[in-house]
Amino acid sequence: MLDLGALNPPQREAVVTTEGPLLVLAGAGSGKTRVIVHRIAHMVQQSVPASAILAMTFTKKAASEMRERVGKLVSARRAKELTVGTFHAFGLQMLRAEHARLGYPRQFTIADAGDQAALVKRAMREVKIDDRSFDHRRVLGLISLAKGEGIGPGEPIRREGRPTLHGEEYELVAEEVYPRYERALRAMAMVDFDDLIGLPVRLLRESEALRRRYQERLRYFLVDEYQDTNRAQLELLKLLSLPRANVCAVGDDDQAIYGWRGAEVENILRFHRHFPGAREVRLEQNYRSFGCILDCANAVIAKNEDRKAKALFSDRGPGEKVRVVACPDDEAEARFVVAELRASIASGRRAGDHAILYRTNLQSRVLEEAMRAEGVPYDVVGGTEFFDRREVKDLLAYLRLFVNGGDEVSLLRIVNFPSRGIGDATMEKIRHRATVEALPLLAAMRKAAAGAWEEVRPAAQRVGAFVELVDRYAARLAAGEAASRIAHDLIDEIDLRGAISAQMTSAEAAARRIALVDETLISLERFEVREGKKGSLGQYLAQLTLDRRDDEPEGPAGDRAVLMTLHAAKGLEFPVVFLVGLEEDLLPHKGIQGAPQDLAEERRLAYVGITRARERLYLTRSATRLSRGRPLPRTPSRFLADLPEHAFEATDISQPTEESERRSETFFEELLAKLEAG
DNA sequence: AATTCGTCAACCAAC
DNA sequence: TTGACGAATT
Repeated sequence: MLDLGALNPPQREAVVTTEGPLLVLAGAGSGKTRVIVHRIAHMVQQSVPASAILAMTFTKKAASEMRERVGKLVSARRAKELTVGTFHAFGLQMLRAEHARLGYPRQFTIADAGDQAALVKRAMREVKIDDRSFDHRRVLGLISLAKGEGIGPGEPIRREGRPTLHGEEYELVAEEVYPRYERALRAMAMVDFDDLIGLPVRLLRESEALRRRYQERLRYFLVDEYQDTNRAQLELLKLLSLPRANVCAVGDDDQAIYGWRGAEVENILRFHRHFPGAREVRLEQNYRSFGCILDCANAVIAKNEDRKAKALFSDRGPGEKVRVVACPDDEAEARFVVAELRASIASGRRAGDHAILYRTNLQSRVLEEAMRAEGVPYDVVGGTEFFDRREVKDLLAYLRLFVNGGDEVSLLRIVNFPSRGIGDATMEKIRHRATVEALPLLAAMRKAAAGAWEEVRPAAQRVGAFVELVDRYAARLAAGEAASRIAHDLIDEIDLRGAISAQMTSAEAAARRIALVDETLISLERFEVREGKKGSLGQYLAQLTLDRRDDEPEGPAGDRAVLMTLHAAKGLEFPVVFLVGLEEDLLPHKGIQGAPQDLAEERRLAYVGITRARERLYLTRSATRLSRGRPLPRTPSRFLADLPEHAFEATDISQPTEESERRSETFFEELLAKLEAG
């Protein structure tokens, strides 16, 4: 039942102010989710139909948690009627319903990061841009930023009043590449992440009837993590919600950590400009962390300018001091963390009470090794994820091709895997013919198989066999057969397991890779069971592309410590947190050459990390770190110097140990040996 | 034409 | 430590 008396005054105000625009500035650990959940429940109780409420969250996991918690306050049946999800998921749903207006086929697919990279690379080659002097990732980044700001292909990318991101040459290159990239997407019946927001914006802008239809259904809006929304997302929100303006934005400018992705803190700082007459509520009481942790957090963030000043306070008492630890090298750092973690578990905490946070994914490896060596159960969130593994991607590429025959990236990926004698030279010839005759690649292959072109005739039979295979499976899929069965048969027919073992040098490696394929099958089967009849393979693939976090294969859900990046830790909390690698150039991270680093954002990142801890916090660093095989001396992070004396205790175990001595000795011996040999 | 081998550079965060 | 690419090999 709903008890508003249990809330503090600002929280209550945020809950009961249901009409008109409202900005909730929610400091870390200030009971934000609780407020959101109560607010929705309260509205439903005030007889707002649940189906008229749209809540946007940052991740799918946050969405399901929100729905569940609302369900406990009202009824599960009511909670089901809510629309809760990410901006991208909402956009996808809208595109599914309205694809015809845009001239897209029903079976369009979403380009993942790999597809995007492939398309950008190809486009760069087309305009003869040397991909050694220009990094395709940066080019793609610029295109994505432009899309997020509503800049179309063919328009100048140059952003007014803002520094160039990687230098002007990059912007010129991106301007060249953008239209070609866009054309390639359309030709393949694909949309990218930014299109999931941008295309709905276009649709709503262009059709008043459509706008009215959505506005009749959706009348109340709630956006979580508002500080990380970009211009296109704001535009979508405005198109849906104005002029009614029943918009509640919840966020914290101090936790804005996605500037590099185009998120605009201005959205939160200028909320009242977009939604005139907005009220503002500040939640500053922290219910999460003990005083020392909070004091450290406040001290670190206080050095940022241009913030909506908040001072978090807690009545939980000072608690333990934050422990600042210096280690000799990254391996020792990992060993220290794992040793403390084990001691903590021995003293009664569960493994799942602990989180290890780091700035970059590469830092996870040493930590993982140490965890495994000591037998501590753990999960890694993000990073090189399961679905990014090559074997998994190969299998998924087949499935994607069956769903969308236009998906050339997938086609090229698997056309010769397992090896079937259709190499680059053959494909290049067919590609050329396809371009000349303006045919989709698969259609061109069909024609090549029929012997239409002299130069591909030697491979015609093999090409024919491949096309036949694709057609046969695509037909089965179209006929409504279960995707998992199709995948199963496919794996047998092409002997995927055999092909994988043939590639691997050791039997264990092969077994590991084959297990990945089996897990993919299981994941697909799970999806089919969960979604029943309405779950199509297309949806499964879309969901994977959109948010792969909560569908990873995992053991019996359970009690495991968790390793993740600071970005992935947003919104979470743990009794014990280890924040590792507090060193200059790592946290704060040194920007890539040419890209000015955003020190304020790095500071916010540190702040996010610190405020994840409830009871105990470790801040560790190493004096030396292995970088591409050799030890690199490190200096302590400037953020450590900001911590208030009373709130932490420092330990320095960075004197070289026997182990590290031995390691650097062998390193130099090997180096010497190599030099002598060479 | 396909596969394998060896060299070289990269490596920040993710819907 | 991985990956992408070009040269050498079958």
